[in-house]
Amino acid sequence: MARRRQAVTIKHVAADAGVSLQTVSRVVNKEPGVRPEMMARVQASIDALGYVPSIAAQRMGGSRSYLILALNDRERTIADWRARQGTDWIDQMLFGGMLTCAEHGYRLIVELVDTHSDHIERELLAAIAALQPDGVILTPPHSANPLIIDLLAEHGISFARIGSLTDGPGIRLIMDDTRAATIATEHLIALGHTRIGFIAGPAEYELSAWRVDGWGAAMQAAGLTTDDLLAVGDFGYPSGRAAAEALFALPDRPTAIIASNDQMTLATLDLARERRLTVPDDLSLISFDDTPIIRLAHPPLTAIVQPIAEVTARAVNLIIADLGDGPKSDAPVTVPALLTIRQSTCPPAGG
Amino acid sequence: MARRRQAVTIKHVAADAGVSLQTVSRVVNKEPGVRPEMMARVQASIDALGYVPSIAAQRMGGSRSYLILALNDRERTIADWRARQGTDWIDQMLFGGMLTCAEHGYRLIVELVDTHSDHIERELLAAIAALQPDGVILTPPHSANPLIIDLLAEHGISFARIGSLTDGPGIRLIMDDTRAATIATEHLIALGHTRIGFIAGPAEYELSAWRVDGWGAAMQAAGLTTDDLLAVGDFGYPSGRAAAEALFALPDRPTAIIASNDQMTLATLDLARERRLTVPDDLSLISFDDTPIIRLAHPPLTAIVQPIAEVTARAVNLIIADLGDGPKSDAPVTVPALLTIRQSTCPPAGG
DNA sequence: GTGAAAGCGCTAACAA
DNA sequence: TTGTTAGCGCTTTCAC
Repeated sequence: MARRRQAVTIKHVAADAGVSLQTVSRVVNKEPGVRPEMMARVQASIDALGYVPSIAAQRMGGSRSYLILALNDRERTIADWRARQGTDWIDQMLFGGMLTCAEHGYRLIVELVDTHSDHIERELLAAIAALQPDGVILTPPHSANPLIIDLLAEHGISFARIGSLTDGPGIRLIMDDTRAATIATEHLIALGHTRIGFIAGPAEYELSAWRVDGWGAAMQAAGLTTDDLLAVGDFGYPSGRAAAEALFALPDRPTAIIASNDQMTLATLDLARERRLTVPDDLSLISFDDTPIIRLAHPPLTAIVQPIAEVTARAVNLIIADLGDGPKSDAPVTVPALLTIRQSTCPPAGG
Repeated sequence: MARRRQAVTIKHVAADAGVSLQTVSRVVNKEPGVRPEMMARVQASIDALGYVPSIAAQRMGGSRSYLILALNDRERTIADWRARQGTDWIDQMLFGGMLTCAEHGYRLIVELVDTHSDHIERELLAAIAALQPDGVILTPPHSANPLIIDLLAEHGISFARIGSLTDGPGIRLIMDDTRAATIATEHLIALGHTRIGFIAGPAEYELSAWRVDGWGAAMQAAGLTTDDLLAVGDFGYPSGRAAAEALFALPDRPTAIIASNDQMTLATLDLARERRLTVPDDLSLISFDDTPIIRLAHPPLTAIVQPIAEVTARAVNLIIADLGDGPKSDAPVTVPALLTIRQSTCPPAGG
C-alpha cells in the first residue's frame, strides 16, 4: 500500500487557478479581501478538482481542528450500552450534535471519561493533546466538575456545560428541569391529586435538586404538603424500588408519584404491580426522561421529554459562535422540556 | 484567547531526556533499535511531562491518523434517531468499536452517507480528504456498494465490510444470518410447528436472502413446505404489517412466524392482537434483531441477538491488524448470532 | 543505535 | 488585493 498522501492539495488548486496558495486558503476559509472574480476562479478549480482541505494540515497551520468532543461519563455510558435497555442519550446527542456539526464542517467525537477517577485530568489532557478539539461538550456529571471546567478554560477551549448552572466559565445550557417538574406536578394536581410523591435523583447531579424544587414549588402553590413525600434514589433501578417502597409504606399513601428518571419510574411501576396497585387507577406515574422503555411500558407512561438532541445542537452552535469573534453572552440557555401525556396518569381513585 | 499550541511537544521531551527528536519518536512508536536504557530514559520524560503526540502532526508527518470511520446509512440512521424507538445499532457499534479503538490509541468517528445518492462518491471523498482515516467500517447497505468499496480500495484505505459477502476487496464480517435463521426455525420445529412463515427483508440487503436461506434449509431438512410461507417486507413497520396480513390470509394459516427485524415483528404482533390471536398460544413469533423494543414487548419476544458490538470490535481489530505488516487473511469472519428464548414461542395450539 | 535534514498541507505574519 | 516566507509537530529518509 503506497504511503497515503492527500490526493489533491491546496497546491494543485493554486496551480490550476493560477494563483498563490494564500489566495486559495482565503477562498476556502471565506476570508474577506478577495475579488469576486478571483474567488469564482478559485472556487471553480476547487470544485473541478474536488478539493477538500485536510483538517490535520489545517490544525497544523495553526487554525482550527474542526473537531468537537462530546464528553460523557464512562461508567454510566458503558453500563447503558451493556444493558441495552434503550437508553438513547448518546443517540440523541449524536442526532443533534453530529448533524449540527456537519452543517458547519465540524465533526463530533464521542469521548468517555471516568467521573470518580484521579486520573480524570490525565485522560482529559491526553484527549486534548491528541485531538486538539476546538470545543468540548460536557454532560452531567462532568459539566459541574470544577477540575474539568478549569482545565478547559486554562487551555482556552470553548466548551458548553449541559445541565449545570454552577458558576464558572463555559456556556451553560439546561433543559429547564425545574419548570418541567412543576408542569408535571401541576398536571397531577389538576387531575385532583393531593398526595404526590417525588423520587429524586442523586445530589451529585445538580438537576436532581432542580427537579425537586419544581415539584416543591407546585405543591406549595397548591397549598399541598411535601413533608413526607420526598424519596431519594441514584437513578438506578434498585434505588428506585427502595424509594417507591418507602413512599408506599406511608400511612397516607401517595396517589401519584413522579420519579426523576426512567429506571426509577419503571421500578416504581413494577413494585406497584406486585402490590396489586393498578396504574393509573390506583397510582398515577410520571417519569423524567422519555426513553423508549417508557413509551413501551404498560401502560405507556406520561413523561417529561428531555430535548437532548436540541440542547446538544444548541451547544454546538454556541461553541462554534464562540470560536468566531461575534458578541458573546454568558447567560444560561434554557431549552424547554415538554410533558407528554400518555396513559399512566388519571384522577385519583375516589377523587 | 491565545492561539493554541501543543502544550508539550516531542521537542520538550527530547530536551528533557537529552536525546534527539528521532529517538523520542522511536520510543513513542515502539520502533525497534533503541537501547533499553535509552528507552527508559525517554519514557520517563514522556511520563513526567505528560506528553501525548498530536494526531494531526502524526498524520502530517506521513504516519497514521489513528482515525477509523464508521460509515452508516444516513437516511435510516436519522430516521431511527428521530423515531426514538430504541434502535440501538449505533450504540452497539460505538460500544464495540469505540472501546476497541481506544485500546489501540484510535478513535472512532461516526459518519453518515446517503445510500441512494449520486453524490455518494463526493461525500465519501470529502470525508477521506478531510479526515484521512486509517480505516473505514462499512455497514449495510454500504458494505455491498461497489462504488464505495472500489473507492476505498483505490485509496489504499483498510476497510471492513459488515454484513456483505460479495466478492471484492475489504475485510468481510458477517453475523451468520443463515445459521441464525436455521436455529430459529429449528426451535419452532422442535416445538412442533409445521407451518412456519417467514417475513424477509428487502433484497437490497444481502442478509435478507441469507436469512431466507437459513429458514428454507431448516424447513427442507424437516420435510416441511415453504411454498406459500414467504412474505417480503422492507424492514419498515407498514411493510411488516402487510406481510403479516398476507400470511394470516393463507388458507392454512401459519402457527409461527419469523420476521427479519424488530419493526416487522412488532407489526406482526400488533396485527395478531387485532385479529384476536394470542401470542404465543395462537401464534409463535421470533424476531431478528434484539433491540430493547423487542424485550419490552408483551409478551417479550424470542429473538435472534445480533452481536453488533462484537462484530464491530472484531472489525476494528482486523483493520488495525491490516494496517500492520502481519499476515492477512481474506476469509470472511463469522460471528455467531444467538437465539434468546423469551415468551413468544410455544408449541402450536392442538399440537 | 542515534542524530540531522527535509518535508507533509496548511495558515499567520508580513511584504509587495 | 495578492503573493512570499516561515513554521506548526511529527515522521521519513539518510547520514553518522
